Amino acid sequence: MHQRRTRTVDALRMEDVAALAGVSPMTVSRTLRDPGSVSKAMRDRVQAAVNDMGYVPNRLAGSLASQRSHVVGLIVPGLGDSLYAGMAQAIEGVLSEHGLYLLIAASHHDPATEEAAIAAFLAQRVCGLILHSTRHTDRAKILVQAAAVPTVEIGRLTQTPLDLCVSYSGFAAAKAMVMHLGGLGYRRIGFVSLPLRNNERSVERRRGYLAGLRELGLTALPNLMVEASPGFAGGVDAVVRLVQRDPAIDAIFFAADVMAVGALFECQRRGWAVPGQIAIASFDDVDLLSHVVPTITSLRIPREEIGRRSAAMVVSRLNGTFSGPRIIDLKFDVMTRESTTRAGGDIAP
Amino acid sequence: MHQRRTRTVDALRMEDVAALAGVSPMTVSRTLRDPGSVSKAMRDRVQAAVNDMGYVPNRLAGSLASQRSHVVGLIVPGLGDSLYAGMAQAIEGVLSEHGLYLLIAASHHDPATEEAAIAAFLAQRVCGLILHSTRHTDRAKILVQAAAVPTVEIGRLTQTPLDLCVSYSGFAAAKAMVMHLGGLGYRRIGFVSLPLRNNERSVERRRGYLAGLRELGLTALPNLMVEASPGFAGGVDAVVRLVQRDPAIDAIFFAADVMAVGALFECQRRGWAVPGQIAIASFDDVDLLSHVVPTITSLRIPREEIGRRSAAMVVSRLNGTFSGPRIIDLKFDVMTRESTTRAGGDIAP
DNA sequence: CTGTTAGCGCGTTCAC
DNA sequence: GTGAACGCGCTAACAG
Repeated sequence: MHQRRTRTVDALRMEDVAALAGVSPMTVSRTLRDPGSVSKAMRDRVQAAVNDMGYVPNRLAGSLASQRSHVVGLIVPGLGDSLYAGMAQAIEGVLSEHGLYLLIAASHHDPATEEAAIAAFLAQRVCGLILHSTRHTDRAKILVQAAAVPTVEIGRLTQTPLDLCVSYSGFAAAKAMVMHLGGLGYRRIGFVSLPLRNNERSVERRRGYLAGLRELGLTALPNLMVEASPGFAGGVDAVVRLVQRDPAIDAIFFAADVMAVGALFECQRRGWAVPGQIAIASFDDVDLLSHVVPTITSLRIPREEIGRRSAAMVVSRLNGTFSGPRIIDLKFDVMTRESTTRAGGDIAP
Repeated sequence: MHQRRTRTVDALRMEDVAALAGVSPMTVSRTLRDPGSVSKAMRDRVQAAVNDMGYVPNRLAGSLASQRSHVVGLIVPGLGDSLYAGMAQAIEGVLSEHGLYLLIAASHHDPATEEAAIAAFLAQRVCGLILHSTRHTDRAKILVQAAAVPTVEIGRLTQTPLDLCVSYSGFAAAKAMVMHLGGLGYRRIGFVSLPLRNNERSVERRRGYLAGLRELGLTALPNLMVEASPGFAGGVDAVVRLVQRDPAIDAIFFAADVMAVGALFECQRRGWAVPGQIAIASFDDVDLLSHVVPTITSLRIPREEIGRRSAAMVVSRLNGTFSGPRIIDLKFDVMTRESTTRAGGDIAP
C-alpha cells in the first residue's frame, strides 16, 4: 500500500488561513482576488488572518488552476544597450500598473537563442510576449502561434507580424534624415551602418539612406558607405575611414547614436571642424546628443512610447478590450541641432 | 450531481505525448528532465513525439509538483539607468547558462514599492532574489526570511545583509578618489552628491568624501558641497552653483558619471578650462568617460562582476554547492585620466 | 454571499 | 528501466 505522503514543506496554504479565520478556503481565495465579492465581515476576518500569519498565496497553483498567468515575457537583444533598457523600463511600468510581471531574456540578435527563450517562456505559461526581433525561426513562429498568446513585435515595422506590431519605419526615418541633410545643402553624404548580419533594422536603415539619395538625385558612392561595430569605437573608426576614402565628404549620417558621439570626439581630437568641415547626424535620440558640444542632429525615435503601447496592447488583449489596428506605425522626428548647421547661414533654398 | 468538467483548453499535456509515443506519461516526464535515466529506444520515441506535436511542457505544473521553480527575481531602482541595466544584463547571462529565468521589477528607490515587488515575486515562488537596495520595510524583511530563498543584496556593502551581499565599499571608493585628488595637489575639492533621501549609497559616498578631506587635513566647506538631480542637467546646474559660490574651487568630484559629463560640457560652453581651471572626477566608470575630450578621471566600479557574482551565489545555493563568505567586498580602481592632469606636469610630490 | 467537489498538469514515491 | 497512484495549492463550476 501507498503511504499517504505528508507535507514536509512549511509554507502556509489557504487552508491554514481559512482555519484561523474560521471560513472555507474558497472564501479566502475570493477575498484575496476579488474583495468585493465577499461580505465585509468575512473580508475583515480573512484579511486579519492573512496579515497575522504573513500568508503569501501561491500563484503557481493559482495560475495552474485558473489557466491564467500574470507574467509577460520580453525578449530583447540585450539589456546593456540603453535603447532596449529604456523600452524595458517603459514596459515594466505599464505592466506593474496592471498587476503583471516581466520576465526578461536576451537574444543577442540570434534567432536560435530567441527560439529557446520563447520556448522557455511559453513553458512558464506567460500570458503575453513582447519580442524585439521580427526575425524568427520557423519553430519559434509555430510555437508562438500555437500558444495563442498576445504577442507584440517592436523592433521594426513589419507588415506580417506574428500577431501585433508597434514600431516606426526605420526606412522612412533614415530617408527623412538624408532628405533633411540634402535640404541643408550637403551633397557628399556618408552613411555608417551597424552590422547588417542578422539585423533587419540595419538593412532597413541603409535602404532608407539609399532611397533618400535617389530622391535627392545623388549617386550612392560605395566609398561613402561603411559598416562599423556598435559603440564609441565603431564611430571613431568609421569617421576616420570615410574621410580617408573621400576627403571631400561633407556630412555623415550614423545609424546609431553612440557611434555618432564617438565620431564627434574623434573629430575634436583631430581638429576636424563639426560642423564646417563635416556635419554629423545620428539615429535614435539619446539624451547625450543634446548635451555634447556641439549638439548632434538626430532622429527622435518613440522608444518609450513603443514600450508603453506594446505593453498596453498586451493588457487590453488580456482584458478583452482590445480594438484597433494590429500594426501601429509611430512617428519619429528629425531634431535639428548644431552639428549640421551650415557655415554661412541656415537652410539652403 | 456535478457534471465532470471537460477540458476546453487545447494545450497539449504529457498524456497526449505519451499516447502518441506509446509510453506512460512518467516516461515522457523523465525523458524531458533527465534523458539519461531512460533507455535510448524510449528516449528517441518520446523525443520524436514531442517534436511532432510541438509539445511545450507546463512548468507551472512542474514547479508546483516539485516545489521548485526556475525563476529568479531582480529588483532594481529602474532599468533606465545604464548602471542597473548593466547589472541586469550580467545577471541574466549567468542565470540563462543555468536554465534559470529572470523576473524584473523597478523599486524607484521606494521601500514600499520594493516590498510589493518582493511579495509578488514570492507569490510567484521565485527560487532566488537579488535586491539592489539594502533598505527594506520590516514586512519585506520578514517575508524574505520566512521564504528562506537565497537572497543577495548588491547595491551597497552592508554588514547586516538579509542573507548574502556582493558589492563594493562606496565609502572607501569616494575616500580613495578624494585622496587621489589631494595627492595631485588639489586643495579646494568640491563634491556633488545625488539626492540623499532614501539612498544610503549617496550618503555613504558623501561620508567617504568627508573622510578623505579629513585624512588630507582639509576642512569640509559647506560651500563646496551641493546636492543635484541625476542626469546631465544636474551636473550642469551643480558646476555652475559651485563656481559661483567659490570661484577658487580647483576640483569637483561628482558622485555619478552622467553628472560629471554634463558639467564638462557646460565648462566647455562657458570656456572654463578642464583641467586647468577646474579638475573633474567622477564615480562609476561608464564608457563615455574614456571617450569625451578630455577623458574624465573616475572610479571603475565592478558592476558586471557584481551581477555575475550575485547570480552565481544564487545558483550555487540552489545547487547546494555554496561555500565561502556571505559578504563579498569587490575592489574598485581609480582611473586617472586627462580631466585631473595638473597644468605644469604630473603628480605632486 | 458561502461552501463543496473536482480537477489544473505535472513530479514524487513506491512497486514491479 | 518503467508504470500507477497520489497530491502540490489553488480556482472553476455548481449547489445552496
